[in-house]
Amino acid sequence: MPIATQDDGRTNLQRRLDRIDRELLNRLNGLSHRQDVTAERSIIIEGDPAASIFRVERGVVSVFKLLRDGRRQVTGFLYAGDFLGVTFNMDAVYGYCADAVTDCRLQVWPRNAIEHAFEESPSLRRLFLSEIADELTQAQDRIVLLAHRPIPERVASFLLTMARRQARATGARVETVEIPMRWSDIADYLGTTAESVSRTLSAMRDRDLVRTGKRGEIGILNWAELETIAAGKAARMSDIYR
Amino acid sequence: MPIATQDDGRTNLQRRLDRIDRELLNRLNGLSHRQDVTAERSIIIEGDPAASIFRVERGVVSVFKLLRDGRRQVTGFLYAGDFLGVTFNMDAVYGYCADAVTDCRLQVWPRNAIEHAFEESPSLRRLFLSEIADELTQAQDRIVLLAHRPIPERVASFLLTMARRQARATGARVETVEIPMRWSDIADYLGTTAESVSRTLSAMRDRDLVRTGKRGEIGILNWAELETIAAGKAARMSDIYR
DNA sequence: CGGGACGTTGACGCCCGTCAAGACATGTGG
DNA sequence: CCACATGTCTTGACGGGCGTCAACGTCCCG
Repeated sequence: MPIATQDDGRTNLQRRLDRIDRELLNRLNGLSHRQDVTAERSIIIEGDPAASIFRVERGVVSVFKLLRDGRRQVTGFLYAGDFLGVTFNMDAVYGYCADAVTDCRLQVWPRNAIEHAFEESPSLRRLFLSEIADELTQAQDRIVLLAHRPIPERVASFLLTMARRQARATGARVETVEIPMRWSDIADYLGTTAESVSRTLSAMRDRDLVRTGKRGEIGILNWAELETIAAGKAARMSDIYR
Repeated sequence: MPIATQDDGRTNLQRRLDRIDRELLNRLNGLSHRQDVTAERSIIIEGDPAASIFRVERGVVSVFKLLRDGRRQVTGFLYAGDFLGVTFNMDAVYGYCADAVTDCRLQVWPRNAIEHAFEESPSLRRLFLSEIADELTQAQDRIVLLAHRPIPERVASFLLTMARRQARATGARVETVEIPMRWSDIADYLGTTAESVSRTLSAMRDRDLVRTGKRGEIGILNWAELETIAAGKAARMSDIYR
């Protein structure tokens, strides 16, 4: 019985679009323009009219919701090829914020151009229906992760996710993962604090699971043990924090 | 800036379908049959082929995912009028389990009948696209609730949700809310334990916020204070647990 | 009446959020 | 090139919220 679907941080929607409808996108390329955003700048603000649809060409983007108490819940990190700002709400406003984590180059379409493509392509619509439902399933899996899983499990799972994504992007095995975002971004993604992220990584370093080199990258030393932790099979938390 | 959308436990999808496309459903009624399920029995098992689509006519249904460690994450409770088993995944398997909380009567369609209706009704498809996207937003709001909110806030918000739903169903004000599910069901819904639910309700009773009468119903005594707690404005948790 | 399921209450402990101070890196102006 | 400011990461100390275990009370149904 399959319980948790794989969460590699990219939605199936994004992947399928990237792969299947490339020729459609090529037709749409003429309608798009480029936009460069420097690190830390805002790309999308929740509640603003959803005038544009973006596609990351270069850099990393964080997507998040602002909470009442001023904290954030990061819902995902976007990389090259990922779409941003795709919303089907009737009121046509963005349902989340997005910031540039690093310097970014974005491909930008006017929203109505994309909507027009929906009208003329029934198969595209069907695809979206199916894939958004899939996204819903993944969101529910995230609920499980954040509601029930201890911090070390979340961090391990995050590291492996980043490593796997990078392995797929480069096509080679990775033993050093690029982590461009701040600890506080990761914490907001994992539903914890920057201190807890730091502590967990320190404990993993002390146990020779990872190696912390220069800022922005982390070496994976013990892949198997990290997967054990991510699967929630670590005997006790004290095994990690010692 | 609006942060959290209202979560009344029913999805917009379910509500809109119930309201707008009633005549379409009437056309489909001929293709449906009835099914009675006694309390505690399983209706849907995650991973099974999604052969049917259900609509609750009578009773209460809990929808949940099974976790690796044997616990459950309840994703929602369904009441009369709510749909169940609507999935758009290509592989056409259910992505969750569903049990009858009380004795239920269900309306059942073969899945392909519904799919055929999608083919002939573009507006229906568009509606689904929009509303599923809305569901996705709500799922993200639930992530925020479960990842960051203390237990009393979750319980208060659950009580008010139930009360409001019942008020809407009966059309009258409610001061006694029907709670047919077990504490452990509520706990699995709120991402906590049955003991914590019990403790929180006891504390609320001691502070004259609620009144616990006979099994299966709870009286709302101090609506305003409960809303304060649900909004996370209670000064301290010790104010609730004393 | 007895057994089983559910709810209540108490005791205990630990994970982790919070506060605070220090280490380290980066940038800026002199 | 150094002094200083600023932002981020690290590490420690502390305590509270809540999960866990256990015992008891209550209700229901055979």
